[in-house]
Amino acid sequence: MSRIRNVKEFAELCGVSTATVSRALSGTGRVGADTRKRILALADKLGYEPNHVARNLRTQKTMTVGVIVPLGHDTGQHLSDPFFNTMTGFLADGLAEQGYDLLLSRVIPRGPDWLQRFVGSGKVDGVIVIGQSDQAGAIEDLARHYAPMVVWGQQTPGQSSCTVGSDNHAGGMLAARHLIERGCRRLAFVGPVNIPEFGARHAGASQAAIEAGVADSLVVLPSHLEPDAAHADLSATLRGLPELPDGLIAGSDVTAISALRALAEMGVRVPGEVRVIGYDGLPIGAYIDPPLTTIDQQLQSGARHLVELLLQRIAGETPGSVLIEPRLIVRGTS
Amino acid sequence: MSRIRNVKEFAELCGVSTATVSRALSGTGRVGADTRKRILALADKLGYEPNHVARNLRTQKTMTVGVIVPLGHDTGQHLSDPFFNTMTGFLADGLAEQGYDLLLSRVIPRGPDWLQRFVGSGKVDGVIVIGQSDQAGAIEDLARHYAPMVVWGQQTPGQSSCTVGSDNHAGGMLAARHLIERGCRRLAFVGPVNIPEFGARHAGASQAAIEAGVADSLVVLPSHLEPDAAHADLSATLRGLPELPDGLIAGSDVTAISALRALAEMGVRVPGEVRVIGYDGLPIGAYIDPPLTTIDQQLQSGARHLVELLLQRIAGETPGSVLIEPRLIVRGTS
DNA sequence: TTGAAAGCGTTACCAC
DNA sequence: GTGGTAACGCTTTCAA
Repeated sequence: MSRIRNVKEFAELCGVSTATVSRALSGTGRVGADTRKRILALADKLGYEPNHVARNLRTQKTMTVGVIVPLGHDTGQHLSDPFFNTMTGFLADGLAEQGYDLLLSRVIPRGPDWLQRFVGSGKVDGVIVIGQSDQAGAIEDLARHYAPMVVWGQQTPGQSSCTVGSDNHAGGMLAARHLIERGCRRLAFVGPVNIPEFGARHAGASQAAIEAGVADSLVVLPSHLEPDAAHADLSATLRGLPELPDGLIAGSDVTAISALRALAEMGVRVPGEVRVIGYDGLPIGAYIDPPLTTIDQQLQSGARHLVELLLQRIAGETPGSVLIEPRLIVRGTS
Repeated sequence: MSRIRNVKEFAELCGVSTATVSRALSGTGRVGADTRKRILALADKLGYEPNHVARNLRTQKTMTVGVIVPLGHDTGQHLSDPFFNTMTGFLADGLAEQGYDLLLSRVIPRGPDWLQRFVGSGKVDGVIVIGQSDQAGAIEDLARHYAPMVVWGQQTPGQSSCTVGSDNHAGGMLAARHLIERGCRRLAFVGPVNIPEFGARHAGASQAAIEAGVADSLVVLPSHLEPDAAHADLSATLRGLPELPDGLIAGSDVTAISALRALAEMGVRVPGEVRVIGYDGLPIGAYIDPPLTTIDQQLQSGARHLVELLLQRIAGETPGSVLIEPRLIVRGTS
């Protein structure tokens, strides 16, 4: 028995036209009750499924959402990064519930309009961008004439794009204040501050430090985002310092874990000698040793918002951005 | 300025035919050097990208691989599960390197031929199935006439499907022997043994226990795979036991972490009173408290194999299955 | 209620 | 080296 190749073959077996098959299978349009029943039964029996590529071409819809992770030139991140994984997992659950597939693309931004080209390819009905990385420009350019896109990341006044993300400035302040309350006086921020989200976190922390009178500005320990690279960065930087900070504000939970590793290898006690706070609120943080104090961005509800806003935009509405309130979770590293 | 809608419009702007544009853009076929240069420049300038849906229909290729997670009826897993996330992250990295997109589908198996229908839709060039769940039958059915599929999971003699996965029976033995060496005499296995991978792990552990003369058979503490459900299962089961086991072989790392939580809440010391070993070798395991002893399946190299075998099968070759050697990683819970 | 036929945007065959 | 055109498999308008 050879497989059915297309509607035409299948329609012949059913003894009706392709039009009738299409109407019966899609449930739209009027078809005789018994005709429909016969067609559905036969489709079930033969395992016939209409070709979605052809359907998508005809209907100009794909029921697929692109999730893209712009991997900035030197952050060194992979899709296997715990933050992306956690986020895409939540997104996949949310999209699946709404009947959408999720197309995961690791795009290496090249050329000015890589994003425009991606949506121009017609593979997806909309796009969720995870993190602006260093591509805020390309994102804004596209947002001006392409509506079905939402971005996880930093919200900026006057932006055209629709974003979801925590109030990074407030989150940064929260983190710094907490460490200062615990007695820290020599704070440092770890992360790539040239990326909008991290820049805002640093700015917030810096402001809190200045307001508290513990510093004129907040020292930055530059670091990649990829765990091993971050570990290497920090091992080198920390050893080179004349005096160790007594409080480390990590730009992300992953960075914080790398910092913890580096400190442990140096024989530095946490939180005894150095207190550490992360940012993200990844589930893993609760299980590590010692459990990670962090600023929770509420990723699961964030993912829900991303999906909801995107589907509204696909439907032609134009909802605004959502700002998530960052929350301090005090655990063992502070 | 309005966007270009199709080749025809673009070709007119270029002053050539659609055929020439197609040849120039795809790099295939002979085109005059200067003509090609002009077309490429204009495409770049206008951000024109051919519609991939139409291209896919015409070429009968999508450059997309489906990753599907059959969520068995009562395992309660989500795509946000750490095991899936870790695996899909590695797969995404591997596929991206080869120029393939990754279509993530959480399919809820319904009807006998859900898998057949998925591949019949033509959305993907091949499929990677993560875990047989309780769908080994459907998978075998499809494997008999559909080549471009590889499965992560248990390898069974005489199977038609191409699998990648650790030698679960050997891994189970490894786990049991380790706990027995550490002095455990009352062993129990935690997990859904009706799923092939877990059944094999249990069988291996059971055989080791019998050979060592510590038991006639290995007690099973049934549990879901989803962390919270597993935690609830174990809290209830362990409290109901007349005597606590002194060695717990968890079917997965996630299950092990749930067990650790349940034990901690009961005030049971690990590894003092109960020793625990996981299965998978997820990166998180190293960071939790105490660090998790586990059987490593080498997921990253597993993912590489999955991608490599699938691409070979898409290319028409028919490579066989790969069996990964499980490795004991001794850390703090045993 | 059903069928015929146009068309979605591309590629690839075949002339020129 | 370049252009015309059929075909990929489906949905949907229009007629019957």
